[in-house]
Amino acid sequence: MRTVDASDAPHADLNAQAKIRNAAIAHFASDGFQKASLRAIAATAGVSAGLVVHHFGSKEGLRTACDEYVLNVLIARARSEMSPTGMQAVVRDYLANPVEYHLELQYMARAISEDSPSASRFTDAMVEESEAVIRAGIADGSMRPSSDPRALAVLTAMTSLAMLTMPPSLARLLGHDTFGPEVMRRLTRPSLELYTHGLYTDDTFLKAVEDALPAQPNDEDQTPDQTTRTER
Amino acid sequence: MRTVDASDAPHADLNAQAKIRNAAIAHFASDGFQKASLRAIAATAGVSAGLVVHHFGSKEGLRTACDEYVLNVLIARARSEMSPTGMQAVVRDYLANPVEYHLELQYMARAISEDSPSASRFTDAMVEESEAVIRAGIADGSMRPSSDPRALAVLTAMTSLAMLTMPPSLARLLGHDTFGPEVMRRLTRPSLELYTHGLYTDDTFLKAVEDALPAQPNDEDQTPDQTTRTER
DNA sequence: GTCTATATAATGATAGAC
DNA sequence: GTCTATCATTATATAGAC
Repeated sequence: MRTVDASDAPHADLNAQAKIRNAAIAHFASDGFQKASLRAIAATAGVSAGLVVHHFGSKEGLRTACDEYVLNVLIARARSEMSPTGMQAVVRDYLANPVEYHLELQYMARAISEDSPSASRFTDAMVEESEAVIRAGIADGSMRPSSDPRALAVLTAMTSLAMLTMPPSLARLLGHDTFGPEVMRRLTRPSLELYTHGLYTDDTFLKAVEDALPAQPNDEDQTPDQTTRTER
Repeated sequence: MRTVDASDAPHADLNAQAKIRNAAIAHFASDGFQKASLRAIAATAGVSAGLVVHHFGSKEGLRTACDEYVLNVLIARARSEMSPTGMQAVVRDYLANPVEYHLELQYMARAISEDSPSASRFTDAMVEESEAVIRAGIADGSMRPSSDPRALAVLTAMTSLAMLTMPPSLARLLGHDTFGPEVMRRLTRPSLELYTHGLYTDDTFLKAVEDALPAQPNDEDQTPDQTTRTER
């Protein structure tokens, strides 16, 4: 059962180390860390199983290397063109170049749901960017004031990432066979509608929750511990 | 490394089959299907590894039994008190009884991201309910009209479920050590604010996307295949 | 650098005693 | 129904030849 033979064609003239890394990213992304075996990765890379260990020390070492690599790729792209709301950043750029992005995002989604160590650096960066964008948007009036900008940033950034954790379900629920740009496109408009108009026509639900959770002041900038907006 | 010893105390007077099932649910939920071993599950249940196989035939059989059980529990509860927007259903009820719900939702989130067969029945049910609620809300004027109610239902229902896939990240990002009611509570208000007011103050982004994706009519009830609103 | 061969451990599953 | 003992398979990782 080979599931990872698409888009690992760029086998051209890479050295073994890079071929192994790319193969590993594909396998980890589609099978998860546990299920992916060194043998299968080596086979995809066209090398022996022993060579994988020789280069990366252990399976865990290989994972670390992949984490690092994907992290750098994604952060670099995210930094270059940053549009509002993590959501937007991901979705919009994904719609522009669906193929290149797909594998890395799939990998990172898997890493996050497995709580892999360096995945947290990625979510940190995403949320940090989102928070900055949200605060800026609020300041310049393009976004509505929020009772808790930090939590809003976490909410928007993480939901968009979380969606990438369940592509097969999303595809099937929308009547497609496989997940891809089509499905993303179908979800984009409702998402944007939600973000510009909301869902409810009045604020009864919001009021109800505000009454039920009175103990939380939640004024601007009351983020508790070291919820610091660090270096940028 | 035992990570599943909390809340599997209800070992009281259950028969072995039930003890094994409960232990398996805990392990599958926190470790994933692959990583969870029959031996570890048996140990948590306080029985031998052989007995697990004797009762459930195989590890896959055990997974199926767990899927079925959790599915029934969750569907039953969701049916009883259905509030608007999958999101609301989950979040609100979760805030009411955080402990009982936690394990089952965690399990189901894992099942969905692993695309386990019976998880699709759960997502189908969730989305179906959401779509019905949304269409009803639109009809009675409590919710805004949508260009694609089905996609909106998928979006809202699945994002709320997807969030459950990454509790550790959510907790850390909000400055907590562990995920729990505190974190959920912190996310509730921004989420409700988003759902009642939206995020943007004007519709430039929405217009931009609508111009970029002109090929999609997306009028009411244009759901393509068998996107049927089945029995309820 | 890359391979083959092998050591070692853990897993899912079977067989049979009680 | 429940256990112990064991098998067969597969996994990661090592050792050493080329």
